[in-house]
Amino acid sequence: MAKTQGLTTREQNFSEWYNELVRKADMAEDSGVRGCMVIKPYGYGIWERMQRIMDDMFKETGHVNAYFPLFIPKSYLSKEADHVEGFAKECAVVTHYRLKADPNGKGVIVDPDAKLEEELIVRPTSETIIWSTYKNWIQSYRDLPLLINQWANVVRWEMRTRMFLRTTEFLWQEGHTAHATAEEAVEETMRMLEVYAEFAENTLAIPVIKGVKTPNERFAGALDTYCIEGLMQDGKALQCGTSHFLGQNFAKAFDVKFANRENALEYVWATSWGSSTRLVGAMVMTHSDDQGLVLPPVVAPIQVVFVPIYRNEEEQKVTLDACNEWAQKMKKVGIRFKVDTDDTKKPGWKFSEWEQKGVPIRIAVGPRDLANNQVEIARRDLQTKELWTLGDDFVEKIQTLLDSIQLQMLEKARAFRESHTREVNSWEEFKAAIEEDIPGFLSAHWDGSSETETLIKEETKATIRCIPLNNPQEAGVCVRTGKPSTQRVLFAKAY
RNA sequence: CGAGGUGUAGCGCAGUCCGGUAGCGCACUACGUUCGGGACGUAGAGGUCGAAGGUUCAAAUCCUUUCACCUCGACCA
Repeated sequence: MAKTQGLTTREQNFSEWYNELVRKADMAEDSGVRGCMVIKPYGYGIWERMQRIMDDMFKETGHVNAYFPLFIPKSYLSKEADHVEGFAKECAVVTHYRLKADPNGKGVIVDPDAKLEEELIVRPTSETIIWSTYKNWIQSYRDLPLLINQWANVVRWEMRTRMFLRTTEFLWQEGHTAHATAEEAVEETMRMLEVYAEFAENTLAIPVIKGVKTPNERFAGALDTYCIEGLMQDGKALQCGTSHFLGQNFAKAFDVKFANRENALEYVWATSWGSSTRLVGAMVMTHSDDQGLVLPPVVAPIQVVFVPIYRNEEEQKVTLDACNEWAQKMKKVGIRFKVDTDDTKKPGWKFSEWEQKGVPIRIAVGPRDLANNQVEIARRDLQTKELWTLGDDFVEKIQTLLDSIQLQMLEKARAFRESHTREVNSWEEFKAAIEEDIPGFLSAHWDGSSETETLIKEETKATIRCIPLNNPQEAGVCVRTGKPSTQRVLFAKAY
């Protein structure tokens, strides 16, 4: 793309805008390997921040990390009927274990003599391999609850891919827990949904709606799927995390029983929950502007960048010394900073570069400033600049500003979502709203049937994103069929 | 799998209709002037034009085949 298209109403332009941002911020690039991307150091740094914070939240809620195999024997996957049906269409399969030189002299070929007895599936998710392991780990109620998380890569052979939002291979975490009672498992499901919601809002500054999926959108093999849904700047919804109550489906499929206090054998109750590098995409699409990324300070790998301005060696030394002096003070309070000492780039270049990378605060330090004992503070989110006097409270003020940027970004995104969420009461209204440039969330009555949901999807591409938690009950008629309805649900076009 | 489109220097592209031996911008190298919002000048380096075959005195350009990638759709916790 020759120039930045900016936020436009057309889907294709938004898509180009998004790709351009990711590329210019130096986060990731297409690897050339079918639907897979290379996550570059800057993009990975953002993911690492997310990992660290989320992992702490998992630990605080009693979970531990473990690691299970990448390969899943085909037979494991077929043990839970709904699960295999849901994932069968998108699995990469390992059929051979050896290559050999091409007899025609053209590189290598798959050795036909090295066919696997049983094919291995590259995990699209790990329920099956984990439950086949849990069978050996669980005998008694004393072994429960089992609260395990793993950080891993998974592969889903989707037909259409997008950087971060849907890549063939992606990084994620998946939690898999086993419990003695249904109540406990449901409680865990809701606890982790809450963890995701807190993470999205407090760390990524993405306001989300917590809700439950309809049977149509439910995870393959789950009794209930809960989710957090965010709204992107083009008015499409994005699922930012899911938490599933799996009932006893996997326990039964993998024969995982425990002896209760009365010494009776029972199947265990399960949950699973996951979130992925898709969150990086969600953050980009929620906050960025035409100048590039806008990172919430909590996730930004660099929170403050110092740009020294100078014309000669003497000025270079003076401004760099000043930058380093204040940077060291910031280090003491844990602010993540960078002093841009690159002598081959001019200040104007650096300003643009760090804007594209979304660094929340830029501090420009030139001889003119130092003469006045001040520096120029530029906020990435609002694109404003002001002069601050240097003093004992300077670092403290920067920390306060970072906190305030974090909050304001969340509020700005929330205001956007509120202004793009509305109630619709007739089918004409619904169709008109969903066709708008920035459609957003539509709150509408639905008769509760899968058939109606499918019909609406076929006619408008809108799906039910979720039934919000604590949804107010209200008598009404289905927006599509006119049949009686007890509550409104949230519709949107989705990624 | 359907519909469009693109493959020419590291990146972005022109040249293809009408055949004549490859060009522009950015980036890169050197030197100088610059340096508070993506600097400028001069000089320089870099390409078997996606691949294979054919037509021709001559092919990036015409013909045939093929491969790859992109966008949209179908698909998608």
